[in-house]
Amino acid sequence: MASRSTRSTQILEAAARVIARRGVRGLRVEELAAEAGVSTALIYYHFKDRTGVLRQTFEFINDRAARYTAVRDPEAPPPTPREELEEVLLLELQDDGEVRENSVAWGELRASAVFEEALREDLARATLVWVQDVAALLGRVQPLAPASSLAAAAERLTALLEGLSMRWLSGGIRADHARELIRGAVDAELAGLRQD
Amino acid sequence: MASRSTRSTQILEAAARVIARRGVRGLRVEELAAEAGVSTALIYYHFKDRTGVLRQTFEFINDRAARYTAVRDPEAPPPTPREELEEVLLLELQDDGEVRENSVAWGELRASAVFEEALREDLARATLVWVQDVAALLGRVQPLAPASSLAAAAERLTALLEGLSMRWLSGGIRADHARELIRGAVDAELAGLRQD
DNA sequence: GTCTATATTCCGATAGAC
DNA sequence: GTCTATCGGAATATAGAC
Repeated sequence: MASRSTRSTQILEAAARVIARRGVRGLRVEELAAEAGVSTALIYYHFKDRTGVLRQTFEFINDRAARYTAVRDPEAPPPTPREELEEVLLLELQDDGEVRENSVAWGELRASAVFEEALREDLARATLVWVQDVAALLGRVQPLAPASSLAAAAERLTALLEGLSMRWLSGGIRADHARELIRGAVDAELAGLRQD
Repeated sequence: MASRSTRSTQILEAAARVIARRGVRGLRVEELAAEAGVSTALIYYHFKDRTGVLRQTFEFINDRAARYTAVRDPEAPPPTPREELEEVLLLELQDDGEVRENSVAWGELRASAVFEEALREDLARATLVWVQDVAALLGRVQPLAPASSLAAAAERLTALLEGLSMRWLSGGIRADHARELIRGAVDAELAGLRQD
């Protein structure tokens, strides 16, 4: 079921590209219209206002990101927990267009939430789910580790990923270097869990 | 040599407060003028334009942050390298007014650099200095560790700190929890360096 | 150096035709 | 559903007096 390319989704795809280029707070409705190849009026017809565009774009991006995780070759042997863990963490540090767009949008959401209360609840919920996923994967690699240690390690790994992602997106380091650092952190955290 | 409170520095202090409240992209010259208790025209007199204000505010904040690190009771015994290391890392996660302002500004700088080439060079330089400082401290705790391992650990610790700082500032976690997680990461990294 | 206007630009949003 | 044209407000920036 490939998502039909309706006008609305065309605009949302364009919005993701513009946000990746200019940031949430740099998104101009006029530029979005140009990127999508439509008039500004049409944007206000499909979305109530600029805020509506942003809200729906984040939804759109979230859905898209959720789909990536599912992509797997059914022929290949099932991944080990350890592989799954690294996969989940390394997936976001890819120079691929859509993945990068998602990472930029996530960073923008995080940065905007510092100043906008309204964004915090959604962000907190999404973060919690993510941290719990990672904690569960860690638990499958180190089943004897106490839950509190797993939770702390998951918080650190995901926060580290966000920090490295920002450095990557802001031009401080390359994606492959960031991935290498993540792998090192996974090693270190698993070593720590082995001792608990 | 306490920095005299010139008009310019008054405005820069006000700018730091406004940025902490509204973000870089939410800073309005008019609001800044009100906060500083001057007219908008005066701001354009002292700083060429809005961008000039932002550039100088980041410089100002950097200088201010550099001063914190130096604050130490001359009576107390000198800190161990390990203590110094934790101090440097934990310093930024404080609910204190100016420290918080600095953290917010740093996060904004990082986030803005994703979209503005012009900011990247300064940011990269400041980050490099910081990472090297931390690597040097790690080296004093684990003198036998190879330089490349020290560098990687320093990159991870500082990136983790940035990630946790954003979570703290965006309301996801409390400062003391963030500090706890940092301490755990320091433990883990030092354990890793011990084996190299 | 500092202020009180005011000019200028930019951008979100709408009216109304097709 | 989509466009052209335009309005109105907000924010940056400047002119000119003191």
